[in-house]
Amino acid sequence: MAHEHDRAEREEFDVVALQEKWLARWDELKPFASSDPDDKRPRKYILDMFPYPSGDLHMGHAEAYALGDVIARYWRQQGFNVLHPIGWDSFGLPAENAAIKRGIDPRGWTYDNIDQQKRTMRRYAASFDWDRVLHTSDPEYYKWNQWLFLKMFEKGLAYRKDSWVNWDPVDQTVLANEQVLADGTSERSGAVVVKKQLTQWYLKITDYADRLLDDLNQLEGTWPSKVLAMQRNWIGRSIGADVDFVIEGREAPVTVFTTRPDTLHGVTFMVVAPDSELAAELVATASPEVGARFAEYLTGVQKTSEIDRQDATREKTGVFLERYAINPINGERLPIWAGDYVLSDYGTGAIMAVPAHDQRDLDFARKYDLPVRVVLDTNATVTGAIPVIPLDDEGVPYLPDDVPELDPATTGVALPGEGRMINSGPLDGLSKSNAIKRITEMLTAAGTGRAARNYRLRDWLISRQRYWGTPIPIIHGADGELIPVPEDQLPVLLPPTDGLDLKPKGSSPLGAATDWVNVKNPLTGEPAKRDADTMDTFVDSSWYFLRFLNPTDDTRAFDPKEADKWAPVDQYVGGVTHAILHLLYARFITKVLYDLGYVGFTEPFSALLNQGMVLMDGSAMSKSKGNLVRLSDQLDEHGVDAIRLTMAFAGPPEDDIDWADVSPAASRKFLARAWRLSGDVTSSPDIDWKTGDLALRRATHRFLAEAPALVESFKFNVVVARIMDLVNSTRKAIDSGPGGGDAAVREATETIALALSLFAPYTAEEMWEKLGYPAPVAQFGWRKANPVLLVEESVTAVIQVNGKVRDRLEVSPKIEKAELEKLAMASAAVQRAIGEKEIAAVIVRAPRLVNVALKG
RNA sequence: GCCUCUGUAGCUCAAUGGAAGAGCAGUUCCGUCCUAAGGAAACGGUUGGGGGUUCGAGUCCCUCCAGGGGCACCA
Repeated sequence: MAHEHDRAEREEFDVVALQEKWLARWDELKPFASSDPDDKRPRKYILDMFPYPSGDLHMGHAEAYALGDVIARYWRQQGFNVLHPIGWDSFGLPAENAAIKRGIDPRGWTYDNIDQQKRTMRRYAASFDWDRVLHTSDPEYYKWNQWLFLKMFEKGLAYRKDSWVNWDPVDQTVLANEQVLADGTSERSGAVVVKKQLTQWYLKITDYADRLLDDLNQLEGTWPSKVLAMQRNWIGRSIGADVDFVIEGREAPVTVFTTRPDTLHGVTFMVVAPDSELAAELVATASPEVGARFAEYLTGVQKTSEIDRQDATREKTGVFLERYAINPINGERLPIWAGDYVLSDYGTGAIMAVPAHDQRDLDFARKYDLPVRVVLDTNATVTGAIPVIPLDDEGVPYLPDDVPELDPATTGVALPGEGRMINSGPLDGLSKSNAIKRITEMLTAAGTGRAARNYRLRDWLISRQRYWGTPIPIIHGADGELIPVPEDQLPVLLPPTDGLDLKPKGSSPLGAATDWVNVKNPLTGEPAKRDADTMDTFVDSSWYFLRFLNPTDDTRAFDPKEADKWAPVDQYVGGVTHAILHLLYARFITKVLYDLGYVGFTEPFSALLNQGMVLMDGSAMSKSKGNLVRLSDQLDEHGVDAIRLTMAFAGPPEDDIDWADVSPAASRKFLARAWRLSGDVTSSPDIDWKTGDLALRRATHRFLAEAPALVESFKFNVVVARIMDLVNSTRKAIDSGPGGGDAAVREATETIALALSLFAPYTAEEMWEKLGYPAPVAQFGWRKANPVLLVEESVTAVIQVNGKVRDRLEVSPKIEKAELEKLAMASAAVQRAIGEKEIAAVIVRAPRLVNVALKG
């Protein structure tokens, strides 16, 4: 009979009908609107990284947006006015490449994809505020990119520089350092990046290096430590000293940066980057033979691909320039070499070589037979500044001179460690760190050096020689002067694609739009040309979170008052693929806006959650691998709620999900099981809850108490497991307990619906309606647990002897220590275990545990 | 090579230093004309290995092993 009932209702759990029904209701009631100025609720800004509109949403989006939505729905349920907007990062190469391939305008492709993704997001029940949508390719948006650029130009933070840049030969455009992968290929096209000398626009992110690094400390605990480590790594601050070396036959000294000024007495030669101006200059005044050798060498170096150049195991090469530098500390004459292991764009492009204590210098010295001098005895152990002579196995003191096998010149192994200074005149006997302090003081006093720091971070190259991006709002005068487009003439609109050849050819397609490029100099009225490059699309995404505050305001980029109210973002959600690029740039631009007085905070994202990737059989899904799972197919097959629940339940959000390991069918079965509970509840909403079955009430209230903390710490999988437990308990209460009319059964089922509304909103709404409520569950708040029900009537105390469980006692949770000890010692099982042995200690942790420790 | 994170049941994961647990899968049974849905029960563990701290360690410390990630000629 009961089973007949189940079967009939099972057929009613029609996901498709549910979805259609509730989408329409939500549209009408807008439970997720956030713009009412009179809203008194406290605010939360929950932001998902906005998508790039390539095709429809994929499984990765499905995970990200499911998790972000759980967080947004959670805070709304907790009584917050939640801002949860969405937009599209809609400028960029895929649109342009697709347009070229099909001979169409990138606009059509882009906006068609946006429409498709928007439909899928809505179907997916992502609770976005649809009144705040933005697209970065809209002139209304990129106008403010241009405004931002002009502000930075005024401040000297946007500048042009001629230098060697990363060139992507496939996409035919330059790339930022951050867009070149460790193997020397482009993160976009996969092509091997080559070096090309060009004049390009840069943003001066290096001015902010210290703040970008130091402010990471504020994010400790709320950002994944992995991301913090990657950012620190990327900024790569080194602390050391600049040391000036006089060059024979040259007016000005050459400054080198070193992290090891303590080893200054161990310098035996100097190396300059072969592609540096300094190398060229030194060679110019050397002998013709040297000039010829160097020219040949430089050609060879420049032919070396970026991949080979980055291979650390490659043998170092160099050429002697027959010039000499003078060591400022001891006047020694140092030969100057050009070597390809020295980079022209780090530090000053020249180094002091200390082969005894630096592996790279040692490799070079051994190859070219240059002297090696040890200045730090790394066998000595150092306590403070007092050197300790090391002892051998028999306790006899020895000096490193007695162990020639440790000589780096012989072993080929440099000594980078701690130790005691030797062969270093006034530094002798000092520890490494004290020697660094001392020598830096000495150099500073002598005016030949000073404390210094250096960064791995380089300025951000933002010029792109492509069409589908924000035009750079600069006009080039006839004499090369740079004239900002007056603010009231913004936006500089992209010209139409009619008659333009978008194919990559190494210079911007905009250059061919003659009517667009040729303008009058706004200052003199003389003929001038627009800058034809477009901006890196990472500029667009570096401040979009502020634009959501007033996405349609055409008088300013954003309203500082709204920024005070909502920003910074309370919770940012997105993939770890953006750990460096996007997050670093957004942090940088936020600090710039702070300095310009537009915002009152210096970090854009107070907390960050990185969701993992969705894999198939252990590897990333892709068409070429043939393991692509389409989201729309999954939604058709299992329903939206089952997919969302699967994403939340599969594991901790930051872990990858292997789609082969999870079971959306099982999720769907569970949802049907939960949903059936609401049909079996026979009481009405006004039932007196106090009358309900106590055990089930306790379980419900324990869940009510624990679930919020679990959601706030992103343990969504644990919350779902707890919901499953509660569903099972409720099922038991209905079938073999007090039955469907019991108040506790209603209370538990309502709690399940409230909890499921975060993960499976359609099912939860349907349950809520079946339970007799006319308004959507999305508008109901979370219930507070009743503390009385959280206190157990009795707990099981474990009685151990020497850590082994010997007895269990049911005791009051409020039992006194002495009372529990008395009960424990009275136990026959405990006395048996103690036997004749003497008691060493009795540890009592009331009310849960007693441990009797025995002697011997 | 350096830095980091993670190793708990077949799978995915829980467990303020205090009784090693849940969900899923698998097994058996009930149910059914058959299949599926549904229900019940039991099974499942050297907590990666070894050492240490502690009355007591999955948890803290050391070390080794195995995976993942990041950086890597940055002076």
